[in-house]
Amino acid sequence: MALVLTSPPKGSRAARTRATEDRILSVALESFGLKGFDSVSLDDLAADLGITKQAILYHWSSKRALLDAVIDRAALDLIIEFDGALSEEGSGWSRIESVVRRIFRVAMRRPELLGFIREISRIGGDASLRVTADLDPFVSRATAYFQREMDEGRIRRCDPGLLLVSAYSTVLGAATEVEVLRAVGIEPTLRSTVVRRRELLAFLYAAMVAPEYARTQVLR
Amino acid sequence: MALVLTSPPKGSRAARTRATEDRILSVALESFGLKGFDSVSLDDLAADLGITKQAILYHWSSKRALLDAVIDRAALDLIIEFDGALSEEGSGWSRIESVVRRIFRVAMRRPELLGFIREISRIGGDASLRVTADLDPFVSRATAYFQREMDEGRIRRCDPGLLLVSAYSTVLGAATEVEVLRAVGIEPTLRSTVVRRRELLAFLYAAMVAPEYARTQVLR
DNA sequence: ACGAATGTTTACCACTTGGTAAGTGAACCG
DNA sequence: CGGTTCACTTACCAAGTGGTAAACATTCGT
Repeated sequence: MALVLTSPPKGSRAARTRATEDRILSVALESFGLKGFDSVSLDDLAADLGITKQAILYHWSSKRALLDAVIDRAALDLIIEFDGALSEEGSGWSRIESVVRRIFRVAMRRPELLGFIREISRIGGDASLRVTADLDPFVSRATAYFQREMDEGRIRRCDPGLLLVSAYSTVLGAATEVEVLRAVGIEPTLRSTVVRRRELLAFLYAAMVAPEYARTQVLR
Repeated sequence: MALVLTSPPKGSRAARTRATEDRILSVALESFGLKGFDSVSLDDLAADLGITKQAILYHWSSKRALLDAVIDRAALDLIIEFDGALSEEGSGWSRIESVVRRIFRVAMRRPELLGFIREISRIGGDASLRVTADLDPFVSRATAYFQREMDEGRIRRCDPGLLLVSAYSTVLGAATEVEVLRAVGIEPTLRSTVVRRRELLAFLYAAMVAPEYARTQVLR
């Protein structure tokens, strides 16, 4: 329950409304991602925001409608975080490496974001359909990129979709499965994260890069 | 809400009690794993079982106590499913392959089991400590096995714990992240699962097996 | 300046939640 | 056989749930 010192209203009414909705979405995304949708009541949310639950229900007609909005926001955030990496300079391994680094950065700075996607996928039903639809353009770009890299012989030829899933769940797991890491005796400190990322990159490198291309690269 | 035709009581009282508790644990594991702990009420559970919620609270003093029991049961099930694979014949890659095949089999037949472990990890706190403790002996065996394989030059040398996490989350992801698979255009049918498993094995093979050892093997 | 639209609160409601208390019928044991 | 224990039910309850209705304050358009 964060004490919110509501600074006196600033800006036009429309702007303040947008700001309020934004704040609600942020807090909701964080809570849903960390604790799960059903574990967070509208009252909890409202208390964190320093408003009443009815204020939330004014902007979205039901908790479920709020969830949809949070899904859209989460997908947007994800795309913003990752799409840049796909557009970056470099090619072949160096670009994949930069994507992995970025996912790790997100997992460290915003664990609730990746947790939320997991949570939604698990729930299934309309919610997952929505997130799937939201992320579709990004997924298309990523698979197309993999396809191109394969065509040019830089990464091992295989099904690009499955490669994406493998890489996705490997990275997401290594970045977020804190309890599993603890189980194998790895405390999730900052330093261990660096080590983990390095090991994971080696794992992915071996898994993805085509052997012929690997010989032309400087080994790390 | 499954209609349960409670067959007339059979066996000694002690046996029947054990059977009831067993049934409760099974249904609870399934529900918690598929829907999440907080999303399943004791009333839901009781309805599925065809008993009253107070019957559940007779065997465990609170919902939380029931969760602990379900955790123990899930860990036991997991160990039973996987430990056998580690004890099987064969060495090097063939043994890892058999473990992966087994995880896939479990993911297909009992998705709630893997889902439950995920759910518990996400909840954090005492619950994850418990599952961590329960699985510790198994984790030790697995890492020791990896260590041995590395020493004998059959798999790439790296941190065995991190390798276990990578392999774990890669396999678990490919096996369970149905929505993500759907997002990349892969419907989770039986046939696609076979393809997925083959591709994943290739991915893991490339990632894990030491190049020198690989040359001595028949490529698949 | 004033009524209307807008964002928020107070008050409330029906329903569900985990949990308690007391009762009931069958199985067990002397 | 007769009492006791056991597994379970019926009857509740206080707290919390998502959601509605109406009052209220502020800002907007005119």
